[in-house]
This record gives sequence, structure tokens and C-alpha cells, in this order.
Amino acid sequence: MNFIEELRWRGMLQDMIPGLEDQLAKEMTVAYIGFDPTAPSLHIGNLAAIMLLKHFQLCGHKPIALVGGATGMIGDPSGKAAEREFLSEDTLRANQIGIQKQLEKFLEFHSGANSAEVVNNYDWFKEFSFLGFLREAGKFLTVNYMMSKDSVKKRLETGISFTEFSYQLLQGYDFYHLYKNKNVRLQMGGSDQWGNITTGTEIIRRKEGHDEDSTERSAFALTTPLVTKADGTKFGKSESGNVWLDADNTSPYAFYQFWLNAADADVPRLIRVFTLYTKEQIEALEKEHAEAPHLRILQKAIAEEVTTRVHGADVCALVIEASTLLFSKDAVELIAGASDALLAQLPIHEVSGELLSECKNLTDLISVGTDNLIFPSKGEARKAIQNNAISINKVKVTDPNAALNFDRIRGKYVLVGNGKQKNYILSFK
RNA sequence: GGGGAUAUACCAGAGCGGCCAAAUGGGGCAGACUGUAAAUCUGCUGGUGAAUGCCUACGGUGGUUCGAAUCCAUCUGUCCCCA
Repeated sequence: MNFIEELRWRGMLQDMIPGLEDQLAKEMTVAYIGFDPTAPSLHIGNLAAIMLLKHFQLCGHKPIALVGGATGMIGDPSGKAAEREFLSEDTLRANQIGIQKQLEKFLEFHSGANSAEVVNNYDWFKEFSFLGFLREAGKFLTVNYMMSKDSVKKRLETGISFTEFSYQLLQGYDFYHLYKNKNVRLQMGGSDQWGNITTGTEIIRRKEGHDEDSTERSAFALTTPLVTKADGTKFGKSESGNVWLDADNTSPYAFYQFWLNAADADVPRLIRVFTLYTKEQIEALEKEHAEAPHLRILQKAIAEEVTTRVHGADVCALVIEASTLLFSKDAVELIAGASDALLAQLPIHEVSGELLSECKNLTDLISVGTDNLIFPSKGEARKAIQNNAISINKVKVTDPNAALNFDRIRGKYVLVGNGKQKNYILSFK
């Protein structure tokens, strides 16, 4: 199956410049996607773009991931209502390193001609003088053209700085640079990037168009739809914020739980975008799911596949075991018999001696006693207990003043449940 | 440069001297029903406390008043109109 067909049936194709299919059929093509180093880790909002590169490589083409060391210093106005604060150069550099490492998990970097590559646009922008840039890039676009971009138009009312206005020139120049130096023919991205990407194709066309056959395009754009949820809320955020790919920011357990909790209505789209299951496999899974929806076969399939890719098969297996363990009625016995490797994946929170000594009752323990992990204030903790939301070792507790004399599993663990979905294991010295 | 409007909790937005920790909607959290789903219904949603209460909060500062989110002065931010 070719790349475009693959994207089509997966619902990952929003828009592309005509002629791209011919280009892809003609030869091994090089394409890139840019990632902003605004955080030290990528999050699942970036995952759709990564999958785009993944499919691209699987179809025999060469993917390049561009880390925006330079563009990150400017700030992309797309989808932003207001001007952004700058990140310090140190932060950006640290972020770039983190992101680069993560990308390496998804793409094949040693597969011969179509090996993936990571590039950083800071490498070619750092030497660029301001005048040089104006002559090299700025001359090829009119302000009229740049103003007509959606990302700019939306900001005309509230204001946009010259810096952010220039962003599209930088991104456009990236494309041109890679076109010249890496033989890149295609830039991909989320649908919000269409404007920025076509700026690049425009620069290439104007700078290169004359000496080639001008009717034949040589630079292409392709975008993927933004992943949305059926209830209209933003995809990719959990209650505690972004879901990161980095285990330090989002534990593998939390990561797995995120996917497992996906709504039925969203699952058919998610499984197509975020997993590599084939069309036949997905249809079979959907059929199974429809017959026994309570088993949540689709959710499990996605959660397992994605967690395996991000955190590895071993960790994923443990996390699945941890999940079934915590939600089981016999959690207490299961924890008592759990292996060390399994324990390491459970959401265990160490309760410090000092904090514990300040706790008079259960309310104190699940708020201040746990560094506000479970509840941010005593008031909320008390209300949750009164609302029948809290369980200790799988038994509901309704007295906010309950004493802290619970049975400790293995002599040190206490299992705290908040609601149906959230489980914590407190560890006492 | 001149004139006008506006600033309220996570967001939107009412309140315009005491009944205001502040209506209403959204969002969030929880309970019930379920499948760790969705929809629906119910409760909660500044802190502390068992509670009367106390503390902190309606852009900043200062004032008037027994009493201010509400009135006055001033500063700051934002928006609109004229030049």
C-alpha cells in the first residue's frame, strides 16, 4: 500500500498539494516534520506527527525530524491568541536534547538509504546575519502574502509582533534549506501548519522555479487532521495536564491508563492514527468490541500498542499487570505477592516521616501528608471522604477523622483509592 | 495627541454601599447507573475548622464611610472612536 492510500484509510490525510502522489511513486522521497522544543519531552499531541513520519518510512521513504532550535526562539503564532514569552536559550537547548532522544525511539535510524535523520534548524540559522536573511529569504515573499495567512490574520486584531510575524519566513526557509541540502521534497504537519508549510513551498518555487520546468512542482505539503474527541474537549490532556512521552513526566502506568480510558466514540479514530494495526486487524477488533463492549478490546489494543512503542514491551507488560492488579477486588492480596519489578511500576508514593507526624487523621494524610498529590487542600480531601469517594485497601471510608491505623500490606503499603479510576499506594517507612 | 469604555473566582459573565466567598452558564472533581466508556441525574467547586466563625479575595495604591466588589482619587493593563 502506498503512503497516501495508507493515510487515507487511517483518516490521517487532511490536505496535500496535487502531484505529491506522482512524486512519491516516482522515487524514494525525503520528507520532514518540525517539532518545537518548547518542553523537554514530546507529548501525545506530537504523536500523530511522529506516526506520519513512521508511515512514511514504512512506505520506503526517508523521514527527517527537524527540531526547531531556531524557530523555538521565535514562537509560532499558529493557534496562539497572544504573543508568547521567550524561553531561555539554556532551556531550549536542554529541550532539544530530550526531544531528539525520544524521536529516536520511533524511527529507524539504521535502515540504509531511507534511514531517519534528526536535524536542528539552529545549525543553519545561527550563522545567518540579519541582512543576509533579509536578502536570502525576505526578498522572495511579499508582506501581502504573509499577511494573508490565517495564523497572522487572526492576530491582526489583537496584535502580533514583528518577531512572530517573521516566524513563517523562518519555517519557510527551513524547507528551502533542506530542499537544497537534503533533497527534501515534502513537508508534513498538523492541519494548523498548512500556512507555514505552503510558505516554504512558495519560497522554493520562487527561488528555484525559474531554472526548472516551472509547471512541474518540486516541493509539496501534506497535513494531517488534528485529533479531536467526540465530546469536543481537547485531545491529549489528562486531568493532570499533558500526557508526556517521557516516563519522568508521565509514568508508564499513567500513560497506559490514559489510553485505556478513551471513550468508545473516539476509539476507532485513535486506533487508526496511533497504532500500526492493519485495516483487517482493526476491523476484526472493532467487530469483537461491538459484541462485548464492556471488555473494551479496542482501548486495550491501543493502550498496549502505544505503551509498548513508547516505553518498551517489558514495561508495558508490567503496567498492564499493575492495572489489573489495582482495579481488582483482591488488590491487597495481589500487592502482597507482587514481584519487585511489578512494584516499581505501581504508583507508589513515599510518605515522609515528618509529614506523617503532622497528620492527625485520614483527611490530613491524603492532602498535606502526601504533598498534595491526592488532594490539593484539606477541604477537598474532607469533602471527597464525605462524598464516599475514598477507599483504603479497597474498603470505603466515610469518616474524615478516621484514625491512621490501617493494615499495612507487606508492613508498609496502604492502598488509597479516589473515585473509581485513581489508585495510589502510600508507602510508610 | 484628544475622547470614551472596561478590569470580578479555572473560563465566560451578573452584581453597582450592608442580605456577597460573590448569581448564572461552561469546565473540573465526586456519587448513583455502568464497562476504569458515553449519556443522564445528584452533590461539591477560595483557605482553615466539627461548627457559629476566622483569614484571604472582585487589576495596583490611597481615600470616603460604622460598613466598599460596589463611591472618590490616582496608577496600570485592555478595547473602541476621533486625529
